[in-house]
Amino acid sequence: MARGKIQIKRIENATNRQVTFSKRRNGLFKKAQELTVLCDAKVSIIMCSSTGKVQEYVSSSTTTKQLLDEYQRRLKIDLWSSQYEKMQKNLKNLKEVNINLKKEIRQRLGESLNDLSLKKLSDLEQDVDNCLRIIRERKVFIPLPFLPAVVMCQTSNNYFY
Amino acid sequence: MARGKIQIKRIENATNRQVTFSKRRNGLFKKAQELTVLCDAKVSIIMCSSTGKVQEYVSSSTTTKQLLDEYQRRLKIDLWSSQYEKMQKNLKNLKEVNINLKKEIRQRLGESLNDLSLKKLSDLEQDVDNCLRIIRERKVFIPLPFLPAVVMCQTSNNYFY
DNA sequence: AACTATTTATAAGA
DNA sequence: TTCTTATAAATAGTT
Repeated sequence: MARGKIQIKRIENATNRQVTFSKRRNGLFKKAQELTVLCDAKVSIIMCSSTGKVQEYVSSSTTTKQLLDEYQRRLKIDLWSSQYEKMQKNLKNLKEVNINLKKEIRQRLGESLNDLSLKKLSDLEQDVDNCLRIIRERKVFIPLPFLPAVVMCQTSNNYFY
Repeated sequence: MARGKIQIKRIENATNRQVTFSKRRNGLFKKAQELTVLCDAKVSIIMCSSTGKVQEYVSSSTTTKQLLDEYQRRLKIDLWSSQYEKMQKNLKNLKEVNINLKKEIRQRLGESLNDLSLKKLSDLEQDVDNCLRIIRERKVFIPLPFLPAVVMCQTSNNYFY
């Protein structure tokens, strides 16, 4: 573009390439900053040179993260969803499990019984009946204040010791 | 830069601003593409105009996501860690809820009663007793196969119709 | 890093 | 929006 036209193709000489990179990077950042001011726009430039160095520009009115968040919001994309997919599945799964557990608890409170078959209802009845018996057996031991757990297990085998 | 020098400050006329944005955006993208080829670099440009439109350029050798991943890797930063942390907290919370729900169910099965006070045990007894009554009432209606729910409400008022 | 001849970008106008 | 063109700005090659 000066002292002779150049072809737009990879500069083979590494030194020249580095020099041109440096000059043109500055030019690009300057243009980005002018665009930011003149047009009230927000610009983020990220570049990796062939040597692996990272350079970035971002309009002074914002941050790279802010602008990338806006970019994703406006395009309705989520570039990192795949990274979090496993966790999101995990979350979704756990939410479902918890909903089912809550439903089971409601059934053990006598609610949401509509969708239970006779068989399931009978099983539930047996569970609840059994539980009631255990609770009543247990209540016998409770009136003693601060009764240590050890005593309550006196009739069982010594598995817990 | 032509037909007269301009000051680098916000263009107040909206039409002029839009025209200038369009021209300079093309110029910036062209420069970015030349830099990409000449210097074997990878460039990502993301911009939001003041009207909220998103424009982007990315070197043909890569994608915006790839380049942003490399950017974060090289700078050893993680722009979205906070999002990830939020998710982890959420997950931790759900796990706790899950454990408590399971414990409650165990208690309603007559297990894990050790750490219940007499008061709580009595409350539980009442719940379970109540539930048993509801289940037994309900069982009366069940033997008829495919009994519609409507019939089960026959003694209530006509709120459901 | 500085210089400068030349190319390129672009502001204003059509 | 696109084209034109005078002029400003960028930069390739050189020092």
